Amino acid sequence: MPSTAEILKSYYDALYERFGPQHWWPGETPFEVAVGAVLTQNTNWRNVEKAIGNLKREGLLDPVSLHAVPRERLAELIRPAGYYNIKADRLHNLLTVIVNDCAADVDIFLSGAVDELRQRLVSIRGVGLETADSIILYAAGKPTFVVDTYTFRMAVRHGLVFEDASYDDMKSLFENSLPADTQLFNEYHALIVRLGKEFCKKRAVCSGCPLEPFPHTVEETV
DNA sequence: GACCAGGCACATC
DNA sequence: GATGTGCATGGT
Repeated sequence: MPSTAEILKSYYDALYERFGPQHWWPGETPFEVAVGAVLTQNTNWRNVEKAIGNLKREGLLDPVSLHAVPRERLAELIRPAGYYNIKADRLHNLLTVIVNDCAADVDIFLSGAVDELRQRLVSIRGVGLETADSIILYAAGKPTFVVDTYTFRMAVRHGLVFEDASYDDMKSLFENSLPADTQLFNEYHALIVRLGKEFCKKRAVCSGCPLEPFPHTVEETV
């Protein structure tokens, strides 16, 4: 019987072979990645691109400028990304920390050990576990595994975890079985999202999934 | 028109 | 601690 590590490695290989490199995160700077991480909460990336495009067009895609934008104006600019009132507040909370606590220096904001940085991020109202991990991995370039709705779907449907697994259960599953490699975590998460977009819809049964179709029995699920 | 999308905080039990 | 709900645009 294959170990969890062997299964996860074979899944990665199968996904990479099927889809190739995903070139994540599609943002030009760490700051843009962090902004995108908030805007993409429960939202299609295409809508986020429109919102980020608005910010770029207005020349506001830097911490000081964006922090100075009035709430109503900010909400209007990010409107295409949905939940615009809530996200305007969440973005502003994030920007306040960068500007006031880190001298508007994104490198300082993203500095420190992974665990310490994660604590700092999740203490910001509007930054949850997934958003924090996305910022750590894709903006700071530090190895933390990002778990999202597709990761849950994939892992449950392939018998890797029980349905009631927590976020950190899922995170541990991957981190305990894979080397702490930023590029590997980057590509793996992006590939899972790609898989989800094509085969793993919310209600629909995954049809044509390139991964093993039957649940595995793993020696330990979390 | 229904369904879905790269979550999170908060209320209530 | 678990469960339910509001938040919202835009593509398929």
